Amino acid sequence: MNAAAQTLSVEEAKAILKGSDLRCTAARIAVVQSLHSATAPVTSIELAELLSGYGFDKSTIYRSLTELNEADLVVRLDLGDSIRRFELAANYGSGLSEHPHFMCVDCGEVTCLSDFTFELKASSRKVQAPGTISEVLVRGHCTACTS
Amino acid sequence: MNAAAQTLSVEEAKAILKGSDLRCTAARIAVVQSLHSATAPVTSIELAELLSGYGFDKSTIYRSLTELNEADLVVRLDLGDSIRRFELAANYGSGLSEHPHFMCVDCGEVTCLSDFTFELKASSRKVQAPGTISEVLVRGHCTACTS
DNA sequence: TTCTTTTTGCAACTAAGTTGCAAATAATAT
DNA sequence: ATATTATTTGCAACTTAGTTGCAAAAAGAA
Repeated sequence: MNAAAQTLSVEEAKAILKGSDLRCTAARIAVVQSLHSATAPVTSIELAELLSGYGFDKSTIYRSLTELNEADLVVRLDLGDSIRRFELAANYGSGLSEHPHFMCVDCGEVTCLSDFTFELKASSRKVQAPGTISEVLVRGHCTACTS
Repeated sequence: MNAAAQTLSVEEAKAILKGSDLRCTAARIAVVQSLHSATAPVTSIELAELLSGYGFDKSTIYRSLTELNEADLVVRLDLGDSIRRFELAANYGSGLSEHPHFMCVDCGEVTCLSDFTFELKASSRKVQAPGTISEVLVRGHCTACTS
């Protein structure tokens, strides 16, 4: 994750923001660009620290993340270690095609299980589903930590 | 959850603690009894507040929970809302037969999916599993909040 | 440019949990 | 039953992640 590595141009970032009727502020553009260049979910802290190096206040970054999340432009992941992570929504606002995540309890690394699907199976006919599922998190020991 | 409702006697709680070579202190006994009488995972805060009403310090409760967890007597759940939850391990230390959990993103209620199993399915033959899975959390909208 | 609304930076605050340390307690030895 | 020793506790102070109020600054519209 690097704000300087602009794999997404300012114009592209602006277009994404305008598409959800959000004002194009420097902070939001930086957040969108940073998230775009990330290969794994980014923690709020990482992002706040990175972008405070560019002059943005941490409260602004937290607020931007919340706003972008409410506009369905970014997905907020609560992976259970008390630290929130964010990633750019797959289709910038469609809210669709999100994937499960895996977190290693040993090293803390988070990976996107983009190529996996999860299936909830009832052990008996009598039990009913708890509701509609929107996010799946799997925790365990990653291959690197196991070997 | 109620420390007064002793579905588990002091002697039984002591036996559980001794089984894992833990000293039988009032705090640990109260924690074991409280968790035993709970029907859903209990947050650290709930437990700390409940038991501080009986004179225990919150740091003692947090420490007890950590110790019992390290002894595999209780399971620590990180369900993603920055609040830790605990439940008595199914077989007091066996570490086996734990179940997935469901958390409603609307009302925050947590339910144990004791009667469900989860299956991770690779969408293609090429992708490999991320590691060994020890905990599954599903987040979504519960039936009560959807209807 | 001017105006109105939204956003930002700052500093102070909150919530959840942790830590150092002296005093208290549990298990053990006498 | 008492003394001994290692563990645990209570307290207060601290840490970390995130939030909030508010005046100043910036964005978009007229």
